Amino acid sequence: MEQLHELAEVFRLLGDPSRLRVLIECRRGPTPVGEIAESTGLSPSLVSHHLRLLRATRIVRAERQGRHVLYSLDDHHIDRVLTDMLDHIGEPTDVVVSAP
Amino acid sequence: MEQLHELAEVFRLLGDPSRLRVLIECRRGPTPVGEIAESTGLSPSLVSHHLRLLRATRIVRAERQGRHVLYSLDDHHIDRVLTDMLDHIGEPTDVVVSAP
DNA sequence: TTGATATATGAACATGTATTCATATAATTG
DNA sequence: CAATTATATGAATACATGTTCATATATCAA
Repeated sequence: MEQLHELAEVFRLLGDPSRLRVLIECRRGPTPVGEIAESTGLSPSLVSHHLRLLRATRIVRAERQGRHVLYSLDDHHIDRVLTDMLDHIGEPTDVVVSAP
Repeated sequence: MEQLHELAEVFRLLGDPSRLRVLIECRRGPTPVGEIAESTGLSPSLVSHHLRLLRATRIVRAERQGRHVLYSLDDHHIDRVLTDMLDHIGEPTDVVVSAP
């Protein structure tokens, strides 16, 4: 996949509230699917579907531990992207006098 | 809008190849719609539609200059998010032996 | 093995959205 | 003013995608 489309694909996956909730849970460290489902209020099935997509794009990684499969953020870039974007959103709106 | 949904909305807008092309052009500095359309190969109409969305979420900003309207990235966070995500994609895949 | 728990997957549906086309607004020039 | 250039907008459509439900696989315990 070309870089542009890969980039779009990753951002697209971040662009869904449910998936973001899942991701934010993964941020705490390796977390089993069931726990993610509970704390987000999403069905285990849906969480699993989302994790599959997130994993396919290497946004999260998985490790099995007994019956559980633990998911966590793939690397620090993902964490930084989330942080930066939250900062951006948190910024006060820059008011432009007489915008076009 | 709650923070989570706002975050999702911004990422969703970044998750389209055409819009990313538009954004990458904006990265070079204030650029008129027509020029973005030319260098991306997208129709001026489509570029305008995309810019409207990007502007509504404060991903880009606009300034009129005569007949032209120049668009540029809203702030450095956006630029950093793009850079970080490109870094993430560029990373070699971390091979896990016996993944679940 | 059987039963129970945890996760994954496929199909189906309902909703969302990128794109095009036609048309409208804005600003400049003659 | 009219004509031209630049951008914006609304409607229509073709396609993508999030969610649910039913079912499958996997791991462990008894």
